[in-house]
Amino acid sequence: MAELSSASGVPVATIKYYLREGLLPPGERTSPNQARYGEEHVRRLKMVRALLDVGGLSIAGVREVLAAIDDRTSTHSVLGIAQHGLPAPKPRVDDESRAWAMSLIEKIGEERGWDVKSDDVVVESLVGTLCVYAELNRTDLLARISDYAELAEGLAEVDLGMLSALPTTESIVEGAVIGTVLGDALFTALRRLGHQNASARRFRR
Amino acid sequence: MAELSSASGVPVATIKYYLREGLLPPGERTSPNQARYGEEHVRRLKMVRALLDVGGLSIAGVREVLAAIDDRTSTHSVLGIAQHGLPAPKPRVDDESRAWAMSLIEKIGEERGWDVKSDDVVVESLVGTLCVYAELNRTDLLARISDYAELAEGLAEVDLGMLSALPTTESIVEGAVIGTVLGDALFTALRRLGHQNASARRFRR
DNA sequence: TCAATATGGATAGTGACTCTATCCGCTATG
DNA sequence: CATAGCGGATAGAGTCACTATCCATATTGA
Repeated sequence: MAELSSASGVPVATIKYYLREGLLPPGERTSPNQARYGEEHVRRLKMVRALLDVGGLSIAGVREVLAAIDDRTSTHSVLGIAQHGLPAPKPRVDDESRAWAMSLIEKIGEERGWDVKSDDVVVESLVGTLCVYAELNRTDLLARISDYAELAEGLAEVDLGMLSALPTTESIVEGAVIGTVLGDALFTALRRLGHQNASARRFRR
Repeated sequence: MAELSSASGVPVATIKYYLREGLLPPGERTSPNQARYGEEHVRRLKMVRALLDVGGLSIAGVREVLAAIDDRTSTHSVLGIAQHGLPAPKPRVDDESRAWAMSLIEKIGEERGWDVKSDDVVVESLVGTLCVYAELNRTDLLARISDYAELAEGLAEVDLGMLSALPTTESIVEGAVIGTVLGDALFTALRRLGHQNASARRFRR
């Protein structure tokens, strides 16, 4: 276990904690108080840290995501997996705002030819976010939401294209999770870089 | 204060807490133990909740962001403001990985004509994220990072375009913050919708 | 062989964070 | 003039992600 610890950079006590929490499968027993850990444990451990540190998931979230990876029954909806563990902000929303948000979302859906289900978790969080815009009286900032949707679609296409190029189901499932969680961090950072540059260009600073 | 509470939906005790933490300016005193709160307090309070709930910022982060809004000395770098409070994952990174990540970032920078400063916080977090990809041996998922960058640039242009259309400096600064924090949540949700749709289309589910 | 060290497992404790509850002296109001 | 509510201070609650200690057993080095 000390070996596993030094290979992954995670303290022994923390590894024990993850084992207790079921984030890490127990090692192969060699004797009543001895276990062997292999390469897949190191990998899993790194995965856990990535989800926690970069993805910002909670322990429970990581558990869900890993469970979803493990009992992958299908390749479809594989991109929905990572959403299980994602922190979903749920501001309370009155019916009027919700209706307004839904109509906006449906408009976007029509433009893009998307099939929007109103009971979806993603739609739910989208409604929440939109309502916060409304709450702050900054619906003016939603003026170009169509452009957002177009770019989001482009990004989704890139994501899917990359995944479908992967060889094994295993790598696809894992890639979907990593692509969702780390991909968010990655794209967000790139967006910030873009801001800096566009801002410099525009204001000729 | 009870009024402020019911207008914003935030418990009185919590408002007191925010006051203590400096997230909310004290009300205008009408007597030694009486204060009046106005519309701007309600607004500020909603802003605080938005940053906490949707943006996922910490109290300290919110304080920083609000402080940045308040002493807005310039309109330039206004989009960098919100980054102050954002949770920045900082995985430790060895020199080799860092060098690899930096070269990748610079390549992207050249393609897009971006001026990349290696000591920037954004670049820093980008390096961290890229190194996690490497750590997980999934650099294959970075195959289309150029496309990511292109889309990120497009998004940044949309953001900037929207901001520059705003009338007052005040609304621009606030819009930048909201656009960064809520905009992330918004775009992420749209990306997920795009995933669902693209996945359905592709796998004809 | 046998003492020193390490192991896995259980349990309890730590520190940070975000509230929340209670108390207090004062004051505006009916 | 009683009472209800105010702002302010302080302490407590609950969660979360670890971390430290203890223990009986097992491996290892001299």
